Amino acid sequence: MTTSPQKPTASELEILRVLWARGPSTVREIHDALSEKKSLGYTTVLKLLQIMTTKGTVRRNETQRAHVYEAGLPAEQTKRQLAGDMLQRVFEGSASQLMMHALAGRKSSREEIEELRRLLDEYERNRR
Amino acid sequence: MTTSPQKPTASELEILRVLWARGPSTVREIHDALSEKKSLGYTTVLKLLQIMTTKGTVRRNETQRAHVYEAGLPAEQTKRQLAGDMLQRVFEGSASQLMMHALAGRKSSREEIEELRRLLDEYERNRR
DNA sequence: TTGACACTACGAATACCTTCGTAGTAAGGT
DNA sequence: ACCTTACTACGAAGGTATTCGTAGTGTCAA
Repeated sequence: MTTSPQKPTASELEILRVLWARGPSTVREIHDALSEKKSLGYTTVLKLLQIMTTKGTVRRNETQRAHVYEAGLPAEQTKRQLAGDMLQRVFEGSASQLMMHALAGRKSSREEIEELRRLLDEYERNRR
Repeated sequence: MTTSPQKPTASELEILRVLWARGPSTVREIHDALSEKKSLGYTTVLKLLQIMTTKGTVRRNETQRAHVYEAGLPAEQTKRQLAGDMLQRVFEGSASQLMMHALAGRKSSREEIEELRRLLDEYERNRR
C-alpha cells in the first residue's frame, strides 16, 4: 500500500493551483504566474517543486532542459481531500455547519445560492 | 488596531474544540478530554495553552491554582474564519465548489441534504 | 513539619516549512 | 572557442509547531 496522499502545505497549494489552471508548466512559468500576486524568488519556487517531487505531490518530466511539472493528483481529488479534512477537523462531519460558516461573513449572490440548490438536487439525484 | 485573529494550528484547534464543547476548563480537564482520542503528555497540553495564551487564542483565569482556560473567540467566529480561509485558498471564493467537494466522498444522509436546503432558504431570507 | 502530589514555568529537541544564495551545467549566439 | 544566459541541485538560515523533561512551588493530610 502506498502512503496515502499528503495534505499540501500553503505554499504547495499555491503552486498546485497554478498547475491546475495552466496544466504542465516549467518553473519559470509557475514563478511568473505566482509573481503576479506576490514577490517570490525563482529558486524558491524551484526548491518547492523539487520537494514536492520527492513527496509525489507533483510529477516531473525531465526530457526538456527546463523540466516540466504537473500535479500528481487531479484537482478534484485534492480539493475533496482538503474539504473533507476541514469537515472532520472543524465541523465534526457536518456539511451543513461547514456551508453555513462558509456563507457567513460574505455576501453570496442570488446566482450562487441558485447554484447551490442546483447542486443539491443533482447530488441527491446521483445519490440513490 | 489589534492584530487580526490568527488561524489556529492543528493542535490548537483540537484544544479549542474541547473548550468550545466543555466551556472554561483546566489543563487537566482538557488533557483528559484529548487523551480519549490520542496519547498526549500533560505538559504538552500545558505548553500549548501557554503559547495560546500569549497569542490571545485563549484567555486564562489564574485565580485558582489550577488555571482555567477559555477560548478567546466564540466558536462561530473561528469556524467562519477557517471556512472562509479555505474558501479563498482552495476554492477561489466559490461556496458551491466548496460544498460540492465537501459532499463528494461521503454519504450524506437525506436529512443532511434537507438541512442544507433549509439553510439556503434561511440564508436567502436574511440576505436582503 | 514533612512528604506526597498536582500544578506552572520554561528550556530544549525535533521536525517541518519557507526562503534564498551559491555553485555548477547546458545551450546558443558571435 | 568563449561569453552570456537560463537552468538545476543543494546547503543553510530562520521561522513555527509540537513534544516532553525537569525544576520549582503551592496545598493538604498525616
